[in-house]
Amino acid sequence: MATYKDIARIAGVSTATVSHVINKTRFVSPETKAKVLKAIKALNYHPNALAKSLATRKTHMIALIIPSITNQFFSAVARGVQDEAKRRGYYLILCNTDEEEVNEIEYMKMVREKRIDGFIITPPGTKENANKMSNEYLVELQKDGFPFVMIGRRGNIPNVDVVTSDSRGGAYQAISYLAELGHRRIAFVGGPFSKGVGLGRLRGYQQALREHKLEEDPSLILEGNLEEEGGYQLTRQILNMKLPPTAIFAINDMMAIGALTACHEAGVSVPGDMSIVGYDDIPLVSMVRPRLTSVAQPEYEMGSKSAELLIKRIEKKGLKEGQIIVMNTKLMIRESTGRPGIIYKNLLSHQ
Amino acid sequence: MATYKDIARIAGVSTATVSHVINKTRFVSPETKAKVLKAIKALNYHPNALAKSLATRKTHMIALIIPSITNQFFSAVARGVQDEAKRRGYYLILCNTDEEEVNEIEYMKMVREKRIDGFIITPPGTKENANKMSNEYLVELQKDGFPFVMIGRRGNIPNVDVVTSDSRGGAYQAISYLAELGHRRIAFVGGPFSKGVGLGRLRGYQQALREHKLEEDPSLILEGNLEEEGGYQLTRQILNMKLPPTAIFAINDMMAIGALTACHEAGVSVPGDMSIVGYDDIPLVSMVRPRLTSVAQPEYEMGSKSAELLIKRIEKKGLKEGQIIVMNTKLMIRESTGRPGIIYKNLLSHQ
DNA sequence: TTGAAAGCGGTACCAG
DNA sequence: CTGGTACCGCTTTCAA
Repeated sequence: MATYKDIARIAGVSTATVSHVINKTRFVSPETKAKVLKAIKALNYHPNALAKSLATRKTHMIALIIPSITNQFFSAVARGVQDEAKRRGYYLILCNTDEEEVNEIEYMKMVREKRIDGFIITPPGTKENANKMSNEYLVELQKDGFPFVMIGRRGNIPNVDVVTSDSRGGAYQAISYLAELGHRRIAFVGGPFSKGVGLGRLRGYQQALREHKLEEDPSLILEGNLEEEGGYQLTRQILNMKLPPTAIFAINDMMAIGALTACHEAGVSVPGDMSIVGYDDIPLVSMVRPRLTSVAQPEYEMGSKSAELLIKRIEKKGLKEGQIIVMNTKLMIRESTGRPGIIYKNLLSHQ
Repeated sequence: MATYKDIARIAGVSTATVSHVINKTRFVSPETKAKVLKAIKALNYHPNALAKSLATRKTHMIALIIPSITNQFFSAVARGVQDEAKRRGYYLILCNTDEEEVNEIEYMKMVREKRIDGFIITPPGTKENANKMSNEYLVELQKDGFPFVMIGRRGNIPNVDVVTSDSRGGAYQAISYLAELGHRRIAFVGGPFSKGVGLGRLRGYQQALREHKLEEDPSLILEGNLEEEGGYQLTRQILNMKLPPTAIFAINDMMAIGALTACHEAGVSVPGDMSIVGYDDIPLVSMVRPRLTSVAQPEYEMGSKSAELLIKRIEKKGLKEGQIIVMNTKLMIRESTGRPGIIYKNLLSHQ
């Protein structure tokens, strides 16, 4: 591998000059420049970014730490981050934690040791009692002035940059829509509610019920695992109730799809007998039949926004401390929602 | 940021000693070791991997360059690579090219400049006339002895490490299965056939027809774009034929799903009127109804195998030149395939 | 058992 | 317009 020294020798100049022609950082006479370039070609020179970064204290890389690449929500975020990073001259390195907090911490350590300029993290935040350790590590990084921004939830970390979407508003929109269609009994199918996102959605649900003068029935608020399986199980439970709801609001699309499967199996037609609304609007929801109505978060924009924020912070482009950016959601109405009613008939015939 | 020098000063030792206690690379007396460790704590020291890599010429990172993270096939590969890399003490950095050849090349340059130890690349290889430039770059890297392995196709690069699956065999299995169910007319729904993977599948199709004494009808071999849309359009075409086939073999799952949609819309029941087989066995195929029969490639294993190969190459653990590893496929039989027959009746009633 | 010092491959200040 | 050279933070040989 050729180095500056080799080039300098071949071209008969100093390494300083080599550096300057490569980086165009000061004027070099056309003749010397030509000699240097010729030597570079001749030696098939390839810069060593490690050495450069060591000297400049910049890697021009940012990392995105996500729980799962398989999840289409996160991959959309990733695309947003990547595009914005590229636009601003940064490489993105993707770190997939597989929902493991240990990995999360390990990646944060790696990022710090490799002197990556900063990172974006979208914590899983769904497992009960999780993130304690990684929150602590984040706090430490923050204390040390290491740049990062969080997507989705801010944990209990004070004064941090966060990009999130209005989950309360999203749930509110969905429930209002169902209420306006005439639904009176709407189930909330979710997971552990202690955490940020889940809690926001629950609050939105409750607020919408209140504003539409609907009674909140605790037996309609269900917890399960956040995958397809959880939606499936909870929906079977729901369909066995004496007085089942006419609509299901699922806290994410995978659960909604599970709900759909359960209805299919039970011969309950959607949306004839049961309306279903999902959350996240992953591509999958338009591939199942009926296509699911779902609350869309602007994942791509959340990604690009957070990259923008991070890079501004890295480059110290005058940001006040701890920005919180809340993006709006949008209800994507498709085929899984309709007026209620038929279900009552159906139920009677079941009994 | 504290450095060895600081630690050495505080602990009253040399930087050499600091290095050796950190890396456990030579014996250090318990007392000095204790002093050093104490200083490390006191200074909240965090190693600088850049400096280390510069000195050791090792980054312990490998990269995976893929066309799309959104595609579940690639994300499965990525998981395999990641797990194996981790097992062997390497970090994985994921590079998403968004199917753009320019990005592919840019990432390869990046990988080289950052002195990443090696990379795995899964070329898109689907666009016609693509990969010329990036193939050239790969050849150059190979010439320079930069370690990499390819997944899926080897381009026209001689003597390179490749991990692939037996696409010919996979198609053969699928078509044989259909033939044994009694299908006589089976459509091949694919894309541009000039390239490795597509061609292999076509060959497998042809071989199976031959061995089952079925006539190859050129009008049943169709080309379209490789997304859902392509499968949809080609299937509409198929359903309008005077004598349509009773089964469709799609070159990938997205096309198969498009085919399914087209059948749904046309009131053609699957598998009653039409059998459909996909390829890749992405998770999505078990989420649509009917669940699709599909040829599974061992993506995860392909990922881990290629990581293993790459790392062995990096560490020069005696590998002969240019390994080619071909993994077996497996036909996953689900609900979209059945005996033919009903379609004839149906067709008659259409005419 | 430990230290001095010469790299690794660049950057950038200070001179000239 | 160009060069000399001290660093960036860590590794590693040689010597003591």
